[in-house]
Amino acid sequence: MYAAASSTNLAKLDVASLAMCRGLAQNATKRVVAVSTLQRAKAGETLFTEGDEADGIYEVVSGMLRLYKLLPDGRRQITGFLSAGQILGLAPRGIHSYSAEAVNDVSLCRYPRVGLDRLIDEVPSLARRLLAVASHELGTAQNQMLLLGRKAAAEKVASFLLLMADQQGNGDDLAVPMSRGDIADYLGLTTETVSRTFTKLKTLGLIGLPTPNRVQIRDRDQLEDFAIGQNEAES
Amino acid sequence: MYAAASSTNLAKLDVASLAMCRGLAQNATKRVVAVSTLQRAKAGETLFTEGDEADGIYEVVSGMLRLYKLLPDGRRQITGFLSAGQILGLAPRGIHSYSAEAVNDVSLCRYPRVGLDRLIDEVPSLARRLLAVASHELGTAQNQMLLLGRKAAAEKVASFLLLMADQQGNGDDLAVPMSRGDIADYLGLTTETVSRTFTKLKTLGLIGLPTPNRVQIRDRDQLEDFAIGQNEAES
DNA sequence: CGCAAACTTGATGTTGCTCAAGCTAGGTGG
DNA sequence: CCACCTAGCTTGAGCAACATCAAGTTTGCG
Repeated sequence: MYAAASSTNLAKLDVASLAMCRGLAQNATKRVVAVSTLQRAKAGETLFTEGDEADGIYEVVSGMLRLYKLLPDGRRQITGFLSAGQILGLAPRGIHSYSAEAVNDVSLCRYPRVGLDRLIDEVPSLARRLLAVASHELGTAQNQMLLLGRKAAAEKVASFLLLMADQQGNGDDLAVPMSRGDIADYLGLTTETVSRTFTKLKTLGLIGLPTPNRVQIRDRDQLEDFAIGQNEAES
Repeated sequence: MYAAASSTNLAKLDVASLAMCRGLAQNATKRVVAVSTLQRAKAGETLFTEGDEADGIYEVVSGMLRLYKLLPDGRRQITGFLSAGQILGLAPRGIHSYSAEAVNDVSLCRYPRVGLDRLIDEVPSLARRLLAVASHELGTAQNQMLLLGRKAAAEKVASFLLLMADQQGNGDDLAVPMSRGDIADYLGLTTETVSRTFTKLKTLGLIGLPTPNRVQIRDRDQLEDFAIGQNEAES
């Protein structure tokens, strides 16, 4: 059931690029890297499951993860899609409060709890860094609550596309590696509604859909208006 | 527009009870208390608004706060109701990402950023404590996303009541100081739906409503089943 | 080229929203 | 002390948005 993830050291990885170490002194970076290991997971594999013991935190190096929670009857809420540079696994009481799966092939950097705990006490800037990460995630979560609780379907999908575009930073051409069902479970919709809304945004000329897994943002301004309910013309 | 909050030192407050200092050594507690001030806000007053500079963090000492975000057209999502012992104001980039208002009369403990930043570097256990707070809030936020995205109205209301009961710890008799409109904006519903659902839960015998602002939990087990969609009998 | 999974599109259904009208309780002033 | 008045709560009727159910269609992989 779990990822038979391979684990190696980080000899080859450009440690300067690790998000975990952003803002840390070179000396601190070295110590953080020393406790870390590289890990891989194939598309669809589970990294950990809600309720598992959290024995460390992870940073996505490449690929994309989905984090989610389930209700007993199988309803799923995806709480985030994580790509390179994002950190996961900060868990209160040492128990994961969500599950993590690979959307596509993923490589990760793992920071075991034991090593990290000691480092936090010895390297205050690392504690500061982790606090910044957690605060940022908290802000993201609040935005998502606003989306889930108060936005209409079209506003949700528009917001999602802009979020993905921001995350990728590749201008207005973006990869959508996850399925329509994943997107639906992220936005509190159904597969069908997501699909219909994509079609509608395409028909309105706001986006292009060269393939189902690729989206071009054609009118970012109007899409941004759409995302916050400021679309003047209803259609 | 803002709270004309009074500010005094903490001479009279039982510092041992501050959530901020839980798990800290006596020496560390003293240093934290030294930088803190007591502050009050009357019902309805605004503590800070989304976009304001975050010049410190707060701990609720008594009363209840609501945190919320707005869309340009006025739609509101309440992201949390905070009561005694809860901490708010951890903000990335020093800007509040939500607004905070007093539901009823509130007293708070304020920890100015300047003093706190230095303490974090000098007291590793404080950094650890703040990280735990942030992680816990993150878990709460993920539960709320599951609620907002995937639960039906009755499940949302049942979850809300159990959450309030947990927060208050007063057994099965709980105060509901916020309005139906506040509850609606917390659960992604309307005032009318919240009201109807309260009535329905009362009719089913799961709760009692002696007054609109007081709820008795009459059948906690069934309410818990309801909250996660395991209510065998639909009615 | 064939097959299965994912996506799209259509028809119908249901939940919760909107609009509208009473009801209740708490606070105020006569 | 009581009547009023207002804000908040409740209840009802109709409706709209999104879900559900059901075919088709496309895509990507073997």
